[in-house]
Amino acid sequence: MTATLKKYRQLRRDVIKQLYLNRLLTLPDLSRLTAKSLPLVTTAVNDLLQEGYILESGLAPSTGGRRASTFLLNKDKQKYIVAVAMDQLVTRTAIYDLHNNIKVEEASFSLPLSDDPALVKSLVDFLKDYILSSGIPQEQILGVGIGMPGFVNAELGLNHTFFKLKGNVGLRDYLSKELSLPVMIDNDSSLVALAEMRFGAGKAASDLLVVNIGWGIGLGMVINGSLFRGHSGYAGEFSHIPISQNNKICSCGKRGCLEVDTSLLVLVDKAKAEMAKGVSSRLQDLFADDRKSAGDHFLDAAKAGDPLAVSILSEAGLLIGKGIATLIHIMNPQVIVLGGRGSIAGKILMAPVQQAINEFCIPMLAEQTTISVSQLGIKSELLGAAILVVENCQFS
Amino acid sequence: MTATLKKYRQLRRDVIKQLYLNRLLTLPDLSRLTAKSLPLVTTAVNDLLQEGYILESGLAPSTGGRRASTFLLNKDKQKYIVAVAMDQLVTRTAIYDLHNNIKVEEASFSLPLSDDPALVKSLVDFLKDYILSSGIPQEQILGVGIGMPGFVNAELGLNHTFFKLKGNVGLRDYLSKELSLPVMIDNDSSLVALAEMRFGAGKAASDLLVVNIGWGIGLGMVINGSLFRGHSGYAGEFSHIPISQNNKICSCGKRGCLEVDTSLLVLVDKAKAEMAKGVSSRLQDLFADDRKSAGDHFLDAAKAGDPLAVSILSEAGLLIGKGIATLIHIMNPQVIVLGGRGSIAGKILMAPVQQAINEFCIPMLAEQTTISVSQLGIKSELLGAAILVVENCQFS
DNA sequence: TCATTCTTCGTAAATATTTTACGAAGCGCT
DNA sequence: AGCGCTTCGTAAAATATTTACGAAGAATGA
Repeated sequence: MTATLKKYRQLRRDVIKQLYLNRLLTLPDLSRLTAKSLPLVTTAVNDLLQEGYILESGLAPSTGGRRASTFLLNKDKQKYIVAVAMDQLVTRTAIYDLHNNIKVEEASFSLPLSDDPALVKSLVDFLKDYILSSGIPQEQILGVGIGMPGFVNAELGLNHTFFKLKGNVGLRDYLSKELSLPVMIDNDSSLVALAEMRFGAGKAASDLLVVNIGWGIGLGMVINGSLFRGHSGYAGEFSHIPISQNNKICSCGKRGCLEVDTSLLVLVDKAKAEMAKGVSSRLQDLFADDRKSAGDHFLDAAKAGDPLAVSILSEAGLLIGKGIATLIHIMNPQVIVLGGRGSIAGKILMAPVQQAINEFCIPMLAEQTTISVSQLGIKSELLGAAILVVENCQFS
Repeated sequence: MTATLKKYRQLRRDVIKQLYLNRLLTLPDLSRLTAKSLPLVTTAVNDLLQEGYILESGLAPSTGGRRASTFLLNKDKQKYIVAVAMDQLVTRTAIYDLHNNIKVEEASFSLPLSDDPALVKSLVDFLKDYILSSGIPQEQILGVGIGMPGFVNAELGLNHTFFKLKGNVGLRDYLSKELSLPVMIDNDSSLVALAEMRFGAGKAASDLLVVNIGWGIGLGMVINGSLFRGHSGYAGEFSHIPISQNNKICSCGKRGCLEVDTSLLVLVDKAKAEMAKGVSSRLQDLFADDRKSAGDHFLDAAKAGDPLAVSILSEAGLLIGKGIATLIHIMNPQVIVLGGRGSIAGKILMAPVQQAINEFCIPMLAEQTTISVSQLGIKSELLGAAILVVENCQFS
């Protein structure tokens, strides 16, 4: 009785999850997607209909026989998700509904990550305030999803790099208690990959790698249709693979890391050094405007075709491409997406990446992998955080 | 009825497979391992008992309550597997029983891989002869498992590098027809990983990488407890990741491949060059003996502590270690095994590999991964070929 | 235009599987 | 030895899947 109920609740959650991911589905669709029999799914759908979670929405277009009824989530049964995306400097938030629309506009908050124990307090205060001022009642919030840099163990809800807490308390559980809401945390790049897998370039792919170009170069991996996080949750440390010829010491303490030549901070420094040598660029003016970070200005300039930014970015692209060639040899992925913040300048990056692949990849392998630029762009991390909640929350 | 029978046959196969892998199991064990209910497994086991496929073997040691009956495969119901392991030069075969004992001694056969269309014919003739002269009746042979270099698509039974056939015939299907036996083919490194996963160093691990040190450096990957072959079956092309500083052109046509500095052939050449310069080594004598390949002589000498071989191997080990550091950053595996032919000299390799990891890995990541030398050694490829058959064959 | 044939949907009945309940078997402690 | 506790494995009950089939509709062709 109890085990059965548990299974049935799981099925209901799966149905809602699939409707969240696919918007409009028929009973046979749901049966296939949840791997449950049609009669069982039918019962679950009928229950959900009666409770008002979902709505019937006419008949599906014919596929050659009797037309199937379609179902979608009921907008009136309002449920929302708090999505949080953190980077080294800034934390962004948004509140989504179950149709992936933004319910409460994005807010951002300067929160430079460090070892400071007071950091957690600032985060909690900001989130409390953000949720409160949204005016959405607690019971309509499904949960809070957070993407963050560092070594994150999503399963245990720990971040081994930032937000270390005293005692044996994990970050997730602490936040959950403080906010009185379910909280899920994950690595930023994993969430970018999750978003690309569900709603982006990797929608059709079961093996997908997302290169998350931000302050560092992250990597989110989808293997066999699910996120791969490695044995202890630290897979995808692409930034620090030994590949650069540069002798500079990386922030991680090693030499030769990919990051040393490709981090946005380094690219900005390179641009500044060139300008100091007298090279002229629109970056000179842009960097003066501190409403946006220098890195974002750099990406904007590259996108707009500024020769200095383009040339520096292209050089980095070659090395990123060499790293991607390594990935292709090891993983033989179906799709690689250039995603995250840097996808703004994705078109500029594509050329050198492709060039590096031509130079360093066995053609037979290279032609098995499609490389594309993310359409989701910088939204992907927030979206991924929202998906994380929907896929793991309990609903009713 | 038909779908039910299919499921039931699958369960019987799973039971046999688990008994093959674990030798002695109880009903609750089997229920857990096959993810089927105890009553169902009990019925299947009773049927298999009655048909003589398995035997009851007393009670299991107590775990605090009533002792469970144990079951094992019946040796008298004789079934055998033909295992074939190919490398660039030599093809080895052995016949195993379901207890992993070698029933028919290993045979080897010089078959240098090339584009020659006559190659398939030679292979077929050799296998036919080997099977015939073993004296084992056709119906007692479960199938033929073959591990081979090249771009192998195990699912479709194709090798895109060697043994290309005219028309639309795949290698596996062709061999199967010629030998009148089920045939399964896979990449050599995948099978080495399969063997390590089932009976070797990775028995307890669900995320396992096996670096197959042979004429090139292969990589077999186990992710979430099953072999990962990539989108088109070509994952693990570790040999050709761009990592070497060496400017020599690789056999694949690119520069910078790991293989350029680490292939056994290259190491042998380096040793010869050193000796030509007057360095003395026992290799001088060994290379003259052509009963074994120069590569094997080289590994033997290294194992025996020959300074020239050790120094050349150590140098290669550093680069392999750098490659392994890359793998650790990307995959965060639980276990990495140094396996295949080169594991004979595994102890010699461990030191430089560990050194490279210290130099190129973030400590936090490095400490999550255990690196060990294969105990199975060169047997692993044949064993893997046998496992491939047992795990995929139809039995009765 | 309309009947015929085909395909797919979704429910009802039949079949299979899992869950739960329970007696049997056995350890370990007093 | 007796009692409490745990695990095994079967029988009965509950649940899920498969199969069968009528209904709904599309495609075809007279």
